[in-house]
Formats: sequence, C-alpha cells, structure tokens
Amino acid sequence: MTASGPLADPRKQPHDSAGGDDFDIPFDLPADTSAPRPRPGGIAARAAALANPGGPSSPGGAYLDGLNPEQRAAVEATEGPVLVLAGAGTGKTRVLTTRIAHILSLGRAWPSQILAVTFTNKAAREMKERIGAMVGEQVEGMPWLGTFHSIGVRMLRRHAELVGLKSGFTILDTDDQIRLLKQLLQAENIDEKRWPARLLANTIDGWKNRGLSPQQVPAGEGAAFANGRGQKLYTDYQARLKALNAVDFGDLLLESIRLLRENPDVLADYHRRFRYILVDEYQDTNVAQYLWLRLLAQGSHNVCCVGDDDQSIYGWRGAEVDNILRFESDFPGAKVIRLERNYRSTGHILGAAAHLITHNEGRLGKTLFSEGESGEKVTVTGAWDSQEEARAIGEEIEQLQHHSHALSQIAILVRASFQMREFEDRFVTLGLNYRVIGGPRFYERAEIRDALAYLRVIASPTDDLAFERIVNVPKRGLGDAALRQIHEHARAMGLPLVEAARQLVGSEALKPKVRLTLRDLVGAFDRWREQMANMPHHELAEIVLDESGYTEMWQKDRSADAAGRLENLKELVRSMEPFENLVGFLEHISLVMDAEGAGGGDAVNIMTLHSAKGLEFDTVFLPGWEEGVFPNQRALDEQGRAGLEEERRLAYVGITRARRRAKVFFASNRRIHGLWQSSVPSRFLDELSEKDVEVTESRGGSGWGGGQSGRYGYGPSRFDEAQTFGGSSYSTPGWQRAQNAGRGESHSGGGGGRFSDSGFSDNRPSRYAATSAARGRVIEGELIARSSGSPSAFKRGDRVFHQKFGYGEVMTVEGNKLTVQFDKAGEKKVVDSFVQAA
DNA sequence: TAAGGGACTATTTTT
DNA sequence: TAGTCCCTTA
Repeated sequence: MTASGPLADPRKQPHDSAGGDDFDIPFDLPADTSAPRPRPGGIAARAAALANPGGPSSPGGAYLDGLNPEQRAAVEATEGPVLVLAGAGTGKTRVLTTRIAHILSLGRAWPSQILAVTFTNKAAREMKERIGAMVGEQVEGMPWLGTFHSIGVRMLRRHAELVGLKSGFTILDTDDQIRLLKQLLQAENIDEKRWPARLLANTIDGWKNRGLSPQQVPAGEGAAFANGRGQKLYTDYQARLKALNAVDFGDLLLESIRLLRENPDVLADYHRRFRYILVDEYQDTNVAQYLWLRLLAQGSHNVCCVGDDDQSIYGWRGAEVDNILRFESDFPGAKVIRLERNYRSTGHILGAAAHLITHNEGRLGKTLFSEGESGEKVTVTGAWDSQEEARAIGEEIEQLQHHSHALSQIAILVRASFQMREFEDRFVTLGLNYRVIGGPRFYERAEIRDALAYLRVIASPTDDLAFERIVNVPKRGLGDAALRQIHEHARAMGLPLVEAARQLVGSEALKPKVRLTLRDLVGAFDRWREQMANMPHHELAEIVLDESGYTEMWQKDRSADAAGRLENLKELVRSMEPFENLVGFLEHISLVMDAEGAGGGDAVNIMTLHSAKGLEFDTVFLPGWEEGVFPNQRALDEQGRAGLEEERRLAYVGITRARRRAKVFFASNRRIHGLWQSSVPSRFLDELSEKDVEVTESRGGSGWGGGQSGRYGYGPSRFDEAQTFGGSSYSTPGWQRAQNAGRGESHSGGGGGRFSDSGFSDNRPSRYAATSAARGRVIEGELIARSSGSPSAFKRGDRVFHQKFGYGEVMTVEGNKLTVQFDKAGEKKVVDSFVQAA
C-alpha cells in the first residue's frame, strides 16, 4: 500500500514564478537537439514547416512514424482550431502528445508557450511522461501542462491582488466548503434538515460550473433554495471566502475568468504567451472551462481539442456535451478530424458497443472499426441474484487464471459502488486477489485531514476552518461552548480565530480550566511555528502529531481501523519529505488529490464505470445490467432522455474498455440497501447487436440450472427443473413456440412501477427477461425472450409465494409482471414466474 | 462534555 | 444492510 505513496509526487513550488514574470524568457533548449532550430514561431520556422510538412526529414520526425493518416493529420494540423474526435481506443493520447512533440520539434514554440490542459492530475502526469519520452528534458520546461485547476491556481497566484485575494490564499476542499456553508445556514436560521449544506454546496458548484457569479444566477434558480434565499447565500458565501482569503475549486476557474476579463493587459500577456493550446477530454468541459479556454484561445487561435462525445459521462457534474457538439461554430474555420480506427478491442466487442451507442441521438457520429480479429463474442449471462452473479464471475475469473490470465488484466466495472461489496465478499472467500479502485481517497480520510489541519494552522494562522477542525481533536475539553466564545470574540474584534483565542486567554472571560487548555494550545502553535523555520517540515509534522496528542489518540483507540490510521499518518509524514517546505506541500495537497500508488501486485480490479474511463483491460466484467441499476433509475428520473443517453454512453465506455473479452451480467434479484428488489434486465442488453453477442448460462450457477438447489440457501425452486434448463440451448420447438406465442403483444409498461415510467416505456419486446424461462437464448441466430411473455396465470387477489419476499397477495397484473403486496417485504413488482401459487 | 441510541438515507467524482 | 448525523442522557 505504500510503495509509491499516494502523495509522493512533488510538483514545482507553487510560488516559483509568482514574483518575476517569466514571460518571454525561453526555457533553455536541450543540448542534444539534432536539427538546427529556428526561432520559435519565426518566419524561418514556419517556412520550413510549410516546405516540408512533417516529412521524414523534419526534425525528430521519427515520432511520426507509425501514426495512421488521420492521426498524422491531427498531429500536423498545428495552426488554427482543430477538433479531434477520437473514439475509444483510437490513440487519442498518442495524438495529443505527439502533437506537442511535433510543435516543439519544429521549433514553433518554446515549451513554456504551450498550454496543455487535462482534467486529472493522473492524465497530466501521463502526458508529461509520454512527451518526455519523445522530446526529453524539454518537457520540464512546460509549466503550463496541468489540470484546469492547477493552471487556474497558477494564474491566480500571479495576479491574486487583481481579484481581491492575497497570493497566499488557501484552497478549500469540499469538506471545508460544507462546514462553511453550514455556518451560513445556521446564521440564517435555515433548517438544515430541509436544506442541507451539501445540497447548497452542489447548487453553488453547479452555478460556478456554468460560470455564474452570484449576480448572474437566474432569479428563479436563486430562489429555488431555501425559499428564495439561495442567491443571498451564494453571495454571502463568496464574501466569507474573500474574508478568509480562500477560494473553492469552482473559484479557481471563475476567478481566473474574471481576472482575464477585467484585465485586458493580463489577458494580452497570456495571449502572447500561449502559442498553442491543447485540451484533453474536451467532452468533459463545463461552461466555465469553456469560457476560460475561449478567452485564452482568442490570442493565437491555435487550439486543439481532443475528445469523444460518446464518452461524455460527467454531465451530472456540469460537463456540457454541447461544447464538443458546437465546436465548429465556436471556433470558426475549425478542422474536424475523426479517429475511427480502433487499436484496442476485437471486432465483436467493437460491434456490440458501436451498435449500442447508435441508439443515442445528438451525437457527432463516428464509426469505429478495427482490422483485428473479431475474437470472442460479448457474452450476456443472467443470474438469479447478485450473489450468484458474483459467484459466476468469481468462477470465470478462476478459469481465466488457470489459463494464465493476469488478474491485473481483469476488471469488474460496476455502475454504483454498492455493487462492489458482493464481489469483495466473494473474492475474500475464494482467496482471489482484488483491489478496489476509487474508494475513499487518502486525503479524505479523517486522520489525514486532521493532521493537515494542524499543519495548515501552523502555516497560515488565519486559517479559521482548519483551526476549528482541530481545536478539540483530540478531545481536550474545548467544546462547543468554548468555541462559541472564541467565535464571538473573533467576530467582534474582526480577528482570525487563533488571534481571538490568544486574546481570550489573556482575559478573564473563559472558565479557568478552558483558559488553561486554550493557552497551552495557542502556545503550542506558536512554538511549532517557530520550529518551522529551523527544522525539516516532515520532522515538524511528527512533532506536532506527537505533542498535540493526536497520535496518542489513535494509539489508545481500540477500534479495528486505528492501526490503519496510524499507518496513514506515517505515510503522510513520509510523503512530505520530497517537498521543499510546508507551504509547498500544502499547496500540492490541496490540488493533487488523486491517490494513486498502491500498485500492489496481481489483482482483479474492481471499480465504477466512471473511474474506468481511459483504462483498458483484456477482460472486462460488466455486472448489474438491470433496469434501475443500469440505467440508473435516478438518472432517468432526474434527467429524462439526457439521463438515459448518458447512461448509455457509460455502457459504451464500459464495453470499450475490453481488449479481448467483455462479459455482461444481470441478476434477477438484488439486495439494495438491505431490501431485496427483483429486477428486469437492462434495455441496454437489447441494444447490443445480436451478431456480436452470445447469451450464456450462468456457470457458477448452482442457483440456476445446476440442479443443486438449496445449496446456497434459496431452497428448492421450480427454476431448477429440467424443463427450464434441460439441454444446452433453448432451441427446442416447445420453447420457441412459447416465445413466439408472446410476440406482437404489448402491455402497458407504465403505471408507477419502480422501473418504469421515466418517459421511456419499457414495453418493447426484450430479448432478455427476468423470467426463469426467458433468459434469452440463441434461437436460429436470434436472441429472443420477452419480459412481456404470455399473459400471467395469476390474477388480482391471488396468494403467492416468492423465494425472497415470502408470501403476498397479487395487486395488479400487467402481462407477466405482477405487483404483489408481500406480507413482510411490502409492495414489489415481480415477474410472474418468480412466484408460485400459495 | 462525551458516549450511546435512534432516525435517516442511501449514484456516478475531479479538483 | 450500514454508515452518518443528531439528539438525548449520564
């Protein structure tokens, strides 16, 4: 877990360029450059490039070898706006990095004149590495390669005073943000139950994502929160931030935009500076990011955005697919280059994914193709319940393992993290190595945040939020009452909390005991601050954790995870070493929040579909393809068609992660938040092209079809009967007749059911169904089975028995779907073949 | 002030 | 089911 610590990635010091403007001071060219190098952007350079566009004799031309014609075009179209529509697995990153190498190598710009933006630190790091591999040391001279946010910080630190900040401003994370908002809500006497701080934080974030300042918030929206007080709260919040000399993540962009808009000279500087702008994952940009980019791109117009509208899966946090759809009108004269040659997946995988995504409207349209083999078909497997699903996947993985398949090349991609547990449980039993990717981040852990809060107070005594966090951690008798007093004094005198505390200690206002404790605390902070000057900061951190009693607190804690927390604290201290000083470390922490590291040997990867974007694996398992889970019900309810389309893109992302094998699963029953839900197979299953899909039987499935009923505790069931499972296929005449009998019928799919009525009828015939019999089978090359099979044998009022829900009474009948009022489990929608007459 | 019980609520997540 | 947060009680 610790080999490469999550935080062990020091960056340049944040303030390295804050003082002198390093504009127009070119980074030294590497000594080993072979070709004569014209002055960047000089006429000679342009002429040379025009005369010999990327030809083999162009400087460093070797890196162009091996690009396909489209990729090459994207690399060489350096001038003017370019949109590269790069489908999954078409070499997007390669194009981006090669393009930068190309620009450098032609001498069109110094490294410091290229702005290259990504979304995550990980992506930035990777890009840097890959560029480095091509151009060597030059990459070190690229200060403007980074995330939107880190570049925003860089700009703001240079010009902080222009937007009413001091250069040492702190960056609040979500946690701080929420605590601050809580205070505001309390001050306004707003019921936090009804209007939770988290919701307000989301609302404000949403506004910031759209580039809206408090004054710009549409009146109606501003009024929607807390009976008309949303906008005021936003205004107050911004005022509080300014008072604290702090910004939140949204501000990093919003304030940068303001800076550029209100200061034409600053903007002009950046225009001169950024000769080339490159943007990764353009489909994920939100409005604020778009505005920011557009401002900067007005200088050179050399902006190249790379993205894939089909992989836009962050609409829910403000990403605007529209940005990519509108690129050509936003940047007139834009070249659009499509990368459609897929180098990752086999033909069947690609075919299935491509067919699925055609169900979306509003896309730019790409057709991926590969020249590789068609490989194995995508499999679809039904399981009785989520446990069996996990069991089946576990067994398949063991099979693969026996065939020397590396576990690290296997991924299980789930829609939501509650699905992970089932797999973890199962893999623990099997002794199968796995790792969960995503999870709680290192920096989010309470102990890390506490430790950081101590350090923050030391580094900047005005950091009230940090002080509040740790005044009484560990418990030292400075509870609410004491804190309130400090607060009041601070407000009255206009002081930061630490100062207010210092003054109170010198007065008679506090109870003696409190006063003593507080005096010690303030004294300790003073002492630590002095030590900061003449002691390595990581040693200081250790001292602070010791002397504050924080380490001791966890040592005494006898809960199961206390040891882990102490380990994390050690890791934190270790990770500080490479940094020059405490301030530098804290800056890094506030921006670089991805906790990579933990390579940890050969293990199956379990993660959400979202976090799988950009990754690839030989074998990908996609469990949980059921209506309600995937597509997620809430996405449907809240976003309607747009929500469905985003879910579909997510499915597309999932399938296209697979190089050789994609294996989709659905379960007919799933325990969600402790309650058993029965579910209908996902509509996405029907949207996979039949020629690329094979429906298989659940192999782990003793629950189904293995004839070993009862072994896993469901007791005997009619699904075990040979009639249902006999033979290896369902191509028996009787089965076909049964299926055909149901065709052409429709049933009303609406009606308040849990998985319906979201504006999409689900009464289309489905090739899959949750019925025992209707786990789709291949019949003469066609997958059939319908969720709306023959009319139900049950009628209203019948008493029925269900394996999971127990006894109940049929309330309504729609086709083969029943709404049953169960005696214990409440009202459920179930498919009739899951119940039997009682 | 601090611990323990009851109510409540459950996507996706980066910075 | 399980984790969190708030409120009550000692």
